[in-house]
Amino acid sequence: MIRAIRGMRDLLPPDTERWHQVELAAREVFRRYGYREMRLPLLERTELFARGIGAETDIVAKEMYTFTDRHGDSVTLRPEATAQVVRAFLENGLARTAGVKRYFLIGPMFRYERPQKGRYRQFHQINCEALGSDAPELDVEVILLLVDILREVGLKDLRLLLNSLGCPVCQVDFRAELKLFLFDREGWCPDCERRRGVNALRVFDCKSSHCQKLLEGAPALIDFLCPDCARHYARVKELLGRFRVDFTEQPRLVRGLDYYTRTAFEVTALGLGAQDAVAGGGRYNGLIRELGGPDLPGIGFAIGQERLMEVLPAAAADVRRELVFLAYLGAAAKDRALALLGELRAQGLAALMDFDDRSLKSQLSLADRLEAAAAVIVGENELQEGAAQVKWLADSRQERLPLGELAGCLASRLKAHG
RNA sequence: GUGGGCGUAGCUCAGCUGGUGAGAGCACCGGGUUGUGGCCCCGGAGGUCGCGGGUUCAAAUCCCGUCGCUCACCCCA
Repeated sequence: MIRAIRGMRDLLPPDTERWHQVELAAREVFRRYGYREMRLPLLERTELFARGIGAETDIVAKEMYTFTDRHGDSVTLRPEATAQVVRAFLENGLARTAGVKRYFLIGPMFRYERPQKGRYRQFHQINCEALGSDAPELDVEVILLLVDILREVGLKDLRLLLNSLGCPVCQVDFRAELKLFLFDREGWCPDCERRRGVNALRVFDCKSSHCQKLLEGAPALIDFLCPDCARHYARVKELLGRFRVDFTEQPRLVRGLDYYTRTAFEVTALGLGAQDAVAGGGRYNGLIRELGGPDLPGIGFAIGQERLMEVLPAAAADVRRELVFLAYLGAAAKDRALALLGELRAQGLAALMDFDDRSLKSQLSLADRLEAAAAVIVGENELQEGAAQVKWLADSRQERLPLGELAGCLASRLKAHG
C-alpha cells in the first residue's frame, strides 16, 4: 500500500467541516478589522527565505523542503508566510499605496522536522500581516485581532505572553552583556554551550531546568531597551490594559526567526503537550528593507491551525443534518425520485439518494446513518396517489406530501426546524 | 539528527512465563416483514499477527535487524 508521506496528514470529514468553520470565523474577524486576503504560491525561490528568515535560524539551516527544479533553480516550499507576503507586497507595488497595509493569508506551510504532537511537516497557518506603521497602536490592534479570532472560535484558557526584543541598537549592548554572563558561568547543557557562542538569545529558550536555574540573575533584554523601544513597549502594555487584554510579561520570550524586533508575543494553551504555542508573532521592522524594499516597519502573527483545532472544544454531537434522503421502490419510482432529487437541490436543500436498487429497509438504514433529517419514500403507491411519504427520522413522524410541492414543503419545514 | 514507547481484522484492543483450528467490542454485509431506519436476536465476510532473519520439534508469543507510527529533545505554529 502506498502511504502518505511522513508528517503529512489527510484531513477528512467531519474534520474538514470544523476547519471550515474556524476559517469562516477568522475571515469574519479579519473583515471587521479591515484585513484582506492574499493567496500566494507554495513554492518560492530559496533565497527569499534564506534572506528573510535568517540563514542562521533552524528553519533555514535544517528544516526547509528545498530542491532544484528542472531548470536548476533552487526552490523551497514555504516554511512560513511573512517573508513571502513581503515579497508579494513589494513585487506588486503595494508599498506605494497609502496608509497601513493589512493582509491575511491562510494555507499550508512546510518544514522538514521530526513529527510529534502538534507538529507536522505540512501544517497550516492563519497569518496576519500589517505593513507600513511602527505605531504601538498597530501592535495592539494586531494582538486584539488575534485574541478576537481565538475567542470567536471558542478557545478557552488562552495565555498571552509578551516581550520586547528591542531594536538592533539595543540588542548590541544586550548581547554583549549577556555573553559576558553566559561565559562567566559553567555547567550549561551541550546545546546551550554551543548557543552561548552562536546565538546567545536562544539560551533563554532552553527547557532544561538546570540551564534555567543557571539563567537566574541573567540580564533581561527589557533593561537594555533604548528610550524609543522602551516607550513603544510601555505604550503597548498600557493599551492592552486599557482594552482589558490579560497578558504575562515573559522577558525570556525570544522568537526563532531573526527578523523580529520590538514587540514579540505568543499565545499558549493547555492540552497540547510540549508544543503548546497556538499562535506567535511580533514586529519585524527591518525585514522589508532586508528584502530589497523601502525601510517600512511591519508586524504580524501566525496561528497554528492544527494546534488550534486540537484544543477547541469538541463540536456538539448527535445533530441531525439538514439532509433529505430519497428512497425509491421500482424502476418507475427511481426515475421520479431522480427528478425529485434535482428539484430538491434546485430548491437549495441538501438531498441525495442511493442508485443501487436496495431494499427500502436498507435505504432507510442508509438515511439514518447519514443522519438525514428526513427520508422521502417513493414507490408504486406514491406514484399513483401523486404524494410521497415523508418520514422524519428524529421522531419517526410520517406525513404525505404532494409530489408536485415536495421541494417547497420540505424547504419550509426544514427551515422551521432550524 | 538523538532518545523512550508501540506495531495482531476497517477502528479500539485482548492474547505474548512459546504448544490444541488467531479472538472480543465497534463498524460492515445478510436474515428475523413480501414497502419502512435507530434497539434486540441469528448468521456471515474480514487478519501475510509491520517486514526480514535467527533460536526451537513448535513463535503472534523469545533474540537480532529493518521499516513504520507515536511521544520527547532541538526548534517552532
